[in-house]
Amino acid sequence: MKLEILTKNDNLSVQNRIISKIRDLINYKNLEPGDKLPSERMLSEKFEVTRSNVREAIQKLEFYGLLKSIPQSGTFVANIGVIAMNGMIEDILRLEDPDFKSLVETRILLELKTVKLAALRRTEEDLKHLKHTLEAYKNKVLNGEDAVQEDLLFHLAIAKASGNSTMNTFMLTITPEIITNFEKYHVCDKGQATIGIQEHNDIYEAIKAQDPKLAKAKMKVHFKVLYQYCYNI
Amino acid sequence: MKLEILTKNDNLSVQNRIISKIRDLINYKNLEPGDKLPSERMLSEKFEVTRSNVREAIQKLEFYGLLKSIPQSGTFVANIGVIAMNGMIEDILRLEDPDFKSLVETRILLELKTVKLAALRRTEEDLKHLKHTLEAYKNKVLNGEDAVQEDLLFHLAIAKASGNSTMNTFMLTITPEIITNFEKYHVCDKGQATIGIQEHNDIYEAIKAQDPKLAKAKMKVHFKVLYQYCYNI
DNA sequence: TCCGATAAACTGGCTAACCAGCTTCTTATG
DNA sequence: CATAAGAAGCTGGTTAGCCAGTTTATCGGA
Repeated sequence: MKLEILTKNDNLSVQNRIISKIRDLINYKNLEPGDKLPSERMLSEKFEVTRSNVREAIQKLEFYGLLKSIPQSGTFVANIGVIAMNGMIEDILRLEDPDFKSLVETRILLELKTVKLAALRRTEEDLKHLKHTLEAYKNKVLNGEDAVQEDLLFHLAIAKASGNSTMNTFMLTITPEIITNFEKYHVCDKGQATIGIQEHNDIYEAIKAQDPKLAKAKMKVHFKVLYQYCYNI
Repeated sequence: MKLEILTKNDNLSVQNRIISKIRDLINYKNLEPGDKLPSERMLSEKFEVTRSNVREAIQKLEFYGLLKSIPQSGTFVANIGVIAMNGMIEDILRLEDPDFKSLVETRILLELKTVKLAALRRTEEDLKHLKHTLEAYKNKVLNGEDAVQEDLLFHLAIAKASGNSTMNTFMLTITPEIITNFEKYHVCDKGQATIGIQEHNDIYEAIKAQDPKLAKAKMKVHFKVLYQYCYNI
């Protein structure tokens, strides 16, 4: 296990080293937006790493929109200037793994918005989906079973109904980590679950009634425990 | 160009088809958290696709926390139950590319929070970094040059100072797309840039004074144009 | 029958070779 | 000398095969 972590860190540090070398290269050669980077083969030779490593690093920078690979042609500097390039690479290199508190804090922020947008924009189909996930949650809780997953699926349904694809994606990104941490730290216990049914119902009704303010208020009530976890501990 | 897009869509649809097949497999075989998936080779044979395609699909599901690959051992179902698994895969399959409006809407939401948190939590080092990016922006604008990048670097510096790693990551994710779209649609023109200096200054001073409410208010002023773009068009 | 040891098979990850298509240089023709 | 045609060489992407480590099966001793 320890070895696995070591190699993982090792890989990550290799990747970051390559990224910083690419940055240096861009600076040194004064590459401007649209200019072509040296080929992957040359970079791997120059940096004395495998081509796979170079590709990984390039793909990471491509994910953040800094580079653009075009098949059978080359890798190009994206349409953002040198300063932004340097600043963003600096940030990417310093990126930490998100801590749980920051996850929860972000989730609360996102959901207080998605629930408002959902109330404004929900279609009949959204409503049907919400109802469905709500019922699944109810049934699980009333059977005395653990319902963390159904809980979060309801919240994901809200995000979908918000009609904002970016927030929907972000919610999808953080949900798995939220689930595993909830189960690890036992943030939700059984007592809260039965209360949760009523709270979910209130949120659902507010969205159905297309009342954004009420929906947000009800969501705030629902997040009371989370608030405490986030700001009192 | 058209061909490239076609193959890209094709690849994506292949990947999604594999993902839905993996979901079916998990359901059919009643795989529970911790259970092992069939090997990549078997899956590629069974689905009649290349192993690369299978690996890509698995890596995507791993990104969303649904699977976990362990070297020389196998790919395992993550510690979330069947229901959440199904719901999330459904969502992932339906994920659309984010539209610009949803990006801006999300950015506004995030930044109104990060600026408050930055006012509360900023260290002296954060302040120094903010000042630095602020000066870079000023100089560029006063020289009559385009300063979209420096603008956003200032905002990224705020995200960093917020001390919330998740929000910082999200800001990093959407910034490149924001930049390219700004330049494409000419959301910011030169006239606003000079006003922007004062607005940036106000935000900086509020963060320096550790006044979260003022900081948020000043950010709102700064986003006035963006608001209009987001809600009036 | 049980248990430990050893080997064979299988795992995800990685590498080197190959592919189709774009670029660039050469060359032949007007 | 200009230009167009063609060939040679790069390009990122893909794939079959190899690797080290894990897992499972087999077998022998008690």
